[in-house]
Amino acid sequence: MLDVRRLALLAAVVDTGSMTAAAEQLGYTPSAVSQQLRRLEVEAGQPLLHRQARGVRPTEAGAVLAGHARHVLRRLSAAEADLAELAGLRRGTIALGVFPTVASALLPQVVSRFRRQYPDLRLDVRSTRFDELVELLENGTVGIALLWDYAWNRVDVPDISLTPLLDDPTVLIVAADHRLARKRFTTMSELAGEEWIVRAHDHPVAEVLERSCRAAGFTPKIAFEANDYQEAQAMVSVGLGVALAPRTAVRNPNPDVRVLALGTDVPARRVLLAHRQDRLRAPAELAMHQLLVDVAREYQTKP
Amino acid sequence: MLDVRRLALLAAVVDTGSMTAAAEQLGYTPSAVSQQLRRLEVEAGQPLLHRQARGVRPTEAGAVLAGHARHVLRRLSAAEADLAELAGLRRGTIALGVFPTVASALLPQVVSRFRRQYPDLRLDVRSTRFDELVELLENGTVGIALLWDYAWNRVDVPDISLTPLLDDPTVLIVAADHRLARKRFTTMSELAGEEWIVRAHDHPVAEVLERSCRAAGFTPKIAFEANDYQEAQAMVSVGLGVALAPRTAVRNPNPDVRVLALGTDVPARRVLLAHRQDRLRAPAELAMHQLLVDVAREYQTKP
DNA sequence: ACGCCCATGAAGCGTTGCTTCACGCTCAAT
DNA sequence: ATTGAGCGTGAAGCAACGCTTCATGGGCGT
Repeated sequence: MLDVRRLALLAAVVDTGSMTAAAEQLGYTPSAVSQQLRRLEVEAGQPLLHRQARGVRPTEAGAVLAGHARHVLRRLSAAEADLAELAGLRRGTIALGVFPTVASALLPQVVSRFRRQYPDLRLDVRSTRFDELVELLENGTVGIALLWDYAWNRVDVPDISLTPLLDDPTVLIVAADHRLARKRFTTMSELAGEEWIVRAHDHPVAEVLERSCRAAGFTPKIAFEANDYQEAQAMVSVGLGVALAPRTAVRNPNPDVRVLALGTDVPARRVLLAHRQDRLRAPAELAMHQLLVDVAREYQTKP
Repeated sequence: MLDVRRLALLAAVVDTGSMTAAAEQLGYTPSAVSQQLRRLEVEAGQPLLHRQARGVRPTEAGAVLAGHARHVLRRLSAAEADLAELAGLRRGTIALGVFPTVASALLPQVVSRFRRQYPDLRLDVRSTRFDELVELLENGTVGIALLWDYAWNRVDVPDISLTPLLDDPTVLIVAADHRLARKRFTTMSELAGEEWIVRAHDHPVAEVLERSCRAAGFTPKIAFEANDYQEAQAMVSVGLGVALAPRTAVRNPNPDVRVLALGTDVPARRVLLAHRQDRLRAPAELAMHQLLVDVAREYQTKP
């Protein structure tokens, strides 16, 4: 393969008409240029320059080669420009993986701010289950994923770096006409007699309920298993029972229910930012990373 | 400037989907490929490949860069192909400088054979005076020039390499009704009483005449100075005198004159092939060089 | 005739890029 | 569960390459 640096030298020499001028332009000594061009001529098997008293002139082969060199150099510049655009966040794609509840709470803010701050970047959001999120992260389909865990079961995936974003406290949902509906705060021990709405029995919130009730000294009576938090709220609203939920899941509650804070003894869900720990990360990923940290902090302070 | 060899590596890796496969394809060890790609990533400031358990996959930046790489490689191949075409005499131009008398004698054969042998090469012929030929040769306008000289004034130009092509003996031109017209051969001593047609008095043939007559013991009487050999023949044909000429100049003589050979004591013109002694010569020049040597040899043996 | 500009050469030094050898990991077959 | 094949990666070392420095020679303009 022809050496492109030599070709660049040739093009400069042909343009300037002199080896010395080309050397100066490219920051070399004339000797280096002369040596490289000689090698290029040997490689080419034919002379590329006519040596004249005053500078040099390309031969036919030299002119042809210089023409190709210019094209190659242009293309290399374009490649560098593309890299610079990707690095400068004026181009590129960031794929973000999220789970449904955080999607509805945090994402509107994330998306709108991202659009404003990086109008040239493309943002792909995929919302799916926890385990698929990890998979997407591992095979590079998404650059960043939002995950969650609870204190008794911390997420730990090899080669995945985690940054806690926010604590998502567990709250109590009661019907608007519930005896506690006018309070802003309560504790588990107040709820010993309640019937409970949970999501699927294998859903983490069910375990939160189990543990909290056990800590408060009673066993919850499960009245209904809902498929999502909308359904859970609906059941609560008609007085079928009360429910626990991460606060982000009830940012905009059903008007017929009330949301009460619980003590810190009730486990909180933790939301984490996850990415593969590559030694080098795509600029767009770094940008999204920072943006998520910012949005989460603001969300935490003024919910 | 991005290193094209690294880009080639990247393209191969992206194509094959594996560093090892790319390494094998390009004759490197996997380790070398891995090291080079890592450097390229550092240069790019962002990851180019997603390392997976089974091979690798390009990131967005990697795909972009690989695309540019493919263009660059194509262009380099085209450049090499062009050089090969020039070297393989399937393309290119050869400029030949000649002087008028050899042009008419040797050139038809040269041109027709060149056309036949190298149909893809372009042939430029420039016919001009001796000193301008040297100039054209020195500044590269022509790659090969045909020159001539006489024994007493050998051509010698610095940095110009000379190859004798043929000896062009001096012949005698007489009118068809001249007393020697029926002979094929004569000597200068037979011509002591003649009147002479010469070309310009500073023309070399005038000096040939001077020297030959002096050697034969007489001084020529100049009857006319002609501008070219056609004019000289015309003057001879009407009996104004006899003339000397290089044989190649009267290949197709005027029907009203006769051409006689002279002894070897009359100086012969020497025709030479001249080229700049570059350490590397264009393939088309080498081809033309050889062709001229061949044509000259044949011309010499069966004129 | 002088100085200036240009291309070029030999020698030497620093960098680079490769190979070799070894390791850790994942997947699939036994 | 174990083994083996395939893949990427790392440290060390060696050879080649490309540059600089210093010096030479030729042609041009003042």
